[in-house]
Amino acid sequence: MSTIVDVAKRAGVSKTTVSKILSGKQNVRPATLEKVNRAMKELDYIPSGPAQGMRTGRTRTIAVLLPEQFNYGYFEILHGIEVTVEANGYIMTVCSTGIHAERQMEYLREMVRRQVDGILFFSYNRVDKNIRYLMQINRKIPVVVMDNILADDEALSLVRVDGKSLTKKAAQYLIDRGRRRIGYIRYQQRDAATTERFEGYRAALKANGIRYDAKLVREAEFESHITSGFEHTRELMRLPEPPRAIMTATDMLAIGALNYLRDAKVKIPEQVCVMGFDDIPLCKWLTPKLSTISQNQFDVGRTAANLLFEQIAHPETGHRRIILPGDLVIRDTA
Amino acid sequence: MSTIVDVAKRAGVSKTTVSKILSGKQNVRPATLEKVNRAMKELDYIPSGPAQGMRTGRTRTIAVLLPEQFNYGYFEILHGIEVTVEANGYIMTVCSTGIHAERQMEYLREMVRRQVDGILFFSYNRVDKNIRYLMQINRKIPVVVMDNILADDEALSLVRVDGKSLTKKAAQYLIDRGRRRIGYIRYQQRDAATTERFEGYRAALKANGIRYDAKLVREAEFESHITSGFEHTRELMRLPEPPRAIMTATDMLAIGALNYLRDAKVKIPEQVCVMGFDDIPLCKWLTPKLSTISQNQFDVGRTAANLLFEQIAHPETGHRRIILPGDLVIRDTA
DNA sequence: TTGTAGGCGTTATCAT
DNA sequence: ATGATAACGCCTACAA
Repeated sequence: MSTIVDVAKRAGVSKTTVSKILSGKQNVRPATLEKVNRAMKELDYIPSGPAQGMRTGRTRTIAVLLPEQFNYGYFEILHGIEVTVEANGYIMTVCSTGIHAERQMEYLREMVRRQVDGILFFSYNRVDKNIRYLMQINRKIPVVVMDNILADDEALSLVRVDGKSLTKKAAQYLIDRGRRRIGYIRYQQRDAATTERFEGYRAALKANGIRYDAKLVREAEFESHITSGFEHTRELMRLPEPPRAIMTATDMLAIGALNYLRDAKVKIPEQVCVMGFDDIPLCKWLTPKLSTISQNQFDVGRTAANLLFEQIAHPETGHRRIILPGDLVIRDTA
Repeated sequence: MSTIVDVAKRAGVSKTTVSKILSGKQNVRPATLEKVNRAMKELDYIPSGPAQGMRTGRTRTIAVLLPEQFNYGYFEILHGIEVTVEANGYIMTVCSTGIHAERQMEYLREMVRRQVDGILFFSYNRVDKNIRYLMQINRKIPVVVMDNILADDEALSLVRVDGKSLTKKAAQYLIDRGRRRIGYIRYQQRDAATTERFEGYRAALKANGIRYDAKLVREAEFESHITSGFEHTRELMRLPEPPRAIMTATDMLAIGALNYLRDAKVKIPEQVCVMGFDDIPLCKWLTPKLSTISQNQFDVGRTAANLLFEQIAHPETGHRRIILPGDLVIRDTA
């Protein structure tokens, strides 16, 4: 590999001049520019990223930390992020921290080591220690948290949807249509975002004077969304008095529910309504088409990434919180 | 941020000693080790990745280049890659080159600039110039190509499935069940992998003495897989003599086909069989469950990543080609 | 407009 | 077992 010195020699100038041209030519004679460009081309010169990074402190890289390994639930978010990252001429690293606090911390440190210019932190669970570490990092490297719950005095940028009021709205919709016995499938892991959704469910019951029945609430595992949704729906339907509607914390769980109900020849929505959450693009291609709560994940990703780049460009402006709107999308299952 | 010098000062040793400890302690007195470790902890010292990268030439990063933006079709592959990357203590950058030759080239150069330790190149289309550039890069940085066609003398590692013979096998299956009029939905873009699949379709027809009918072949767009599958199925079914089976180049197209047939109240598989390609995890959760050609994408990703790490560890061993097995998965649509 | 010189934080060579 | 010193490739005052 040739270096900036090789180029300089070949062009018959100093490395300073070459460097200037590299970082947006200013005050360079056209003739010099031409000479240097030719030399670069001839040597097929490519600057060294690490060397530039070391010198400038910037790497034109952002880190995206995901709560679990790639699955259908993330693609829209990633897509939104990717589009924005590319538009800004950046590159992104993607990795899954899992839900273990220790691993999250490790990856965070790794990203500091790599001197990424910004971090998009996406996690289901809220670990106080890690939030504190994020705040510490944030003094040097902009951080945007996605889909999590932060206290008002935690000075971090945040993008999320209002899962509670959206879920409440959806439950109200079902209740208005006469379904007072509503099952709910959430996750074992008491993560911030889906716990909030669950609270919306409870709030709706309360507002309508419906007694909360713990038997109607099931807890699925993260590792096998669809299968888990399938199995917990089976348990719900085997209840002496099965629910007339099933709400789930995510669309993935609802896909499992739909599959069980189909196999069990349950009529949807006549016998049982199903209501997902997320509105992943697949919903409208399922049979029957899934009614769900839309949170426009593409927008979540894009908004978070935009916010991050804003902070990279203007670190002096403080953190911001953005609550994205969402809506009910009624299709064939409710 | 504290540097290695700060640590050395605080521990009362030279930076050489600290550096030694950083890179796997060898010949260090326990007392010294202890002192240095304490100093590191107290200063919350994190080494500078760019500085290490500049010095060593290695970045513990691999680049994954994807042919298009994130969608359902990739997540299994990415998952397979991710698991392997993590097991090797690496980080990966992910980006979508699109199908434009120029952009592929740009990203490739960007990865050279960043001095990644390896490149996983995934692309539908075969651009001779870019393949040549990959071979040039490969002299310095290991490259593994995924799902593409390479000439025998192109010295690059490759992982793919045998799309031609698998598709031929699937078509034979349909023909054996009396379906001689078979539609095929491929892509406009004449990319290597799906063109090969199409050839399998033609080979099966030929082997069975069935005349090739161009009207039964449709060309979809990359940008809207499902929608495209929907629309082209409609066109096929509007033919004076519609097909009795529809094969598609990918499962995503088949999902669209399924949706059109459902809306049009066509009985599957009695009236029309549908056969996808890929076996994305979703297939078994669709209604009806999609019959398809399995290529175990998780394995493709994992195998490619493993091969890459092998080459990173032993650059002297030459390139390798791995053709992964696949199989017919008969479910409800054929 | 261009060149000189120093330093970014680390590893590696060679002494001690 | 530890330390002094010289790179690595680039950017950036400052000087010319």
